[in-house]
Amino acid sequence: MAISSTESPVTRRFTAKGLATRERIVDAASTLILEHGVEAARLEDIQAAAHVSASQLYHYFHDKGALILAVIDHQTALVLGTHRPVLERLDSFDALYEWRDVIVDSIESQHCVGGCPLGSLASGLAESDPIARVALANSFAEWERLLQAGLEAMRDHGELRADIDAQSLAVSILASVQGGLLLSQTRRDSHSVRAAVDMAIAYLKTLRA
Amino acid sequence: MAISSTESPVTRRFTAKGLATRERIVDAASTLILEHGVEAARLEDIQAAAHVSASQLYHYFHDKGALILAVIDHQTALVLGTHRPVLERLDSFDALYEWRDVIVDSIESQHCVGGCPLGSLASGLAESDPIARVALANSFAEWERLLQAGLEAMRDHGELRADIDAQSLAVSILASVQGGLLLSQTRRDSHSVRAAVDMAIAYLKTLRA
DNA sequence: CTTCGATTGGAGTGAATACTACAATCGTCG
DNA sequence: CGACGATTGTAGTATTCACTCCAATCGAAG
Repeated sequence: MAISSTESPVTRRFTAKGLATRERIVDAASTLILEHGVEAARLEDIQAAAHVSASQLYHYFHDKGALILAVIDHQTALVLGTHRPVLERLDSFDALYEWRDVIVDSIESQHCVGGCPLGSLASGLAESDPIARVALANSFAEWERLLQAGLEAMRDHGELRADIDAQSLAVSILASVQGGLLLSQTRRDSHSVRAAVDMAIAYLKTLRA
Repeated sequence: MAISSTESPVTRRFTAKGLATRERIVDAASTLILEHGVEAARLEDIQAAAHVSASQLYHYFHDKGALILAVIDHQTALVLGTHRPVLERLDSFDALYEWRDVIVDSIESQHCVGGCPLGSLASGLAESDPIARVALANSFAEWERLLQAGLEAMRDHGELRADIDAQSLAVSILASVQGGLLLSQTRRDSHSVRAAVDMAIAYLKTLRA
């Protein structure tokens, strides 16, 4: 743990079949890490779940740290891919509540197991893998940017006051989401996230134009 | 991991010297777990930090899971011990900001390493140790109760409206704290917690009587 | 078809680490 | 003092797990 290269160009030296295998490994690793935690996910189980041998895993990833970085990229793409279309259409409070529902539905669909993929990875890796920590900080920053842009859109739409601090609000709302998901994960009950996000939205309502 | 007994009566069959050794072990384990994460904390390092041998560690704890439960108890007592006196004197918004400062100062004093002791433990153990997960859920519940009582005191003091939902507010504010601390830990920058808690307090201000 | 790199299989290794066995010593209480 | 349990030290063991080796096979390009 706590190592691995930069691993920039993923699509290099691999055939289509190879890339499919690589993807299978990342998928399996993502699922197992979400279900059992970063450190508790054993490479052997990932191999079994992905139906690959050890040599394949090490053919596509230099070590476990590199695989984890790939999982971070994968989960970041998944999470942002889910939230981006919703946040890019933020023009009303109804849209905001739809966004909340996306979050609540998502954790309920997995019975509150795993919490937020990015939040769990961040908490599990922040003190043991500096590279992963920075990668996750970037993921959060991007998520925050989407949120901020959405709030600015609502402001420009006349739904929020002109003098709002969209950046601080975005940080704070993301914190509500992350904290709510952590509490829900710990309690195995989605009420906490729902309440947390609802409070954040209720606050935004006090900032209406 | 993921086992261990109920371990109710701590003060049983141990002399004062033994209890001191036990405490030394729990202290060392708490620090190392906070600094490196739950899973990354090795028993050997804990032994060295506490200046005890393996046999001593296993004399006082059945296994690593039992030690972790003791760490949870210890950190819960520390956190609640810090917050209780502040939250029990909540009678104004100034007091609320003092509480925020306690949180921000605390994470800044450790340069944002480790985040919230309870939050990190919860995230690291929720999917691998059911007993620990429940213990941490109880810790959060107690923390929430303190917060709720404080809000009710402010309400009774005429600082907040009579119709506030103190329970939902307490959950949401705790979520802001936890999420803010996670973001600050990931970014190594206390701005996130501060913004998150400030937003929660700003919302409370809109609920003034 | 041939070639050569990409891909895969399977068995294995070494290090890390949770946990144990057993005996020595301390210290408390009669 | 004497006894007996609490405490501690040393030296392990057993197992897990990340990672490696080497050869076999696939498959695309010429």
